[in-house]
Amino acid sequence: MTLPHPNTDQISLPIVLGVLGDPTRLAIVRYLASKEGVPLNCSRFLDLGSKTNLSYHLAKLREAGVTRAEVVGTNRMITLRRADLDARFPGLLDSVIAAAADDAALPAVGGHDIEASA
Amino acid sequence: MTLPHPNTDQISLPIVLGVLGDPTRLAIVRYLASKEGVPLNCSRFLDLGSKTNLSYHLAKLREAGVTRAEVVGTNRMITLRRADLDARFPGLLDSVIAAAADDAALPAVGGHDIEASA
DNA sequence: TCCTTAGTTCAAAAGTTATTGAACAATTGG
DNA sequence: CCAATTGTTCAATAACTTTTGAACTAAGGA
Repeated sequence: MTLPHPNTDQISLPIVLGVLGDPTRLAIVRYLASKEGVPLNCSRFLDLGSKTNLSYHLAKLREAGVTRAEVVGTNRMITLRRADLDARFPGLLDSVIAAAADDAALPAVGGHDIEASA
Repeated sequence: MTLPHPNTDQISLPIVLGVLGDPTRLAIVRYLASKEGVPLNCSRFLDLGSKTNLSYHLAKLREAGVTRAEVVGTNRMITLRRADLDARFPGLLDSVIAAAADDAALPAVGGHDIEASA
């Protein structure tokens, strides 16, 4: 029940760039970066598209090596593969995230934060 | 006889990333970076595809704001828009070029250097 | 067990991008 | 003017990508 991920040395520059060249996926990466450390499940991104469509985009990100998906019960916990990307393409992720942070044209992941239920 | 270019603030992150997510275009950018300052005409890239196909890829790069094409006689002199890209997306181009420099999977622009004819 | 929640898979449709060749335009040199 | 050089445009096709809905799987809770 583990999903396929490329290992670090298999991550390809054109594939990563191509995958990030999509507003939906860039919005996902931007949101993941803003919540770094916190593992988020897929339904967090439902603002960005249908369940099916997100499954598609999240698979693209995972197959490119940009994210990692860990199966936890019926959930897939999604994290950015920051260390791997930094090792393979130093500075790339940082500059992409910094640029994406200011990009008003990107769709936003809404703020239905459940956190702090105490 | 000037070709259309976006101005700096019109350059879009997802479009730039998408355009760079293609091995042919990444190879063009890598080569331009390696010859920075030297304006190169389109036929420099003929190793990477047919004349028509290069016209297509070079137009994509230009329309995305990655390159500038200046008309000089029957030539289009192509340069990287490094200052504009650095202003808009600090660090992005550097990290892409550094990563592309080591990428053996990218096609190469051959070495038919004419230079130093003196 | 049955129901719900979370997400995937499949096939179809729609849309986009890449590649090709033939025809075209513009400039330069003879 | 004529021919060569440089690159574009156009239309066709091929190849991919995105989006959709319906059907499905797998785990967890009542």
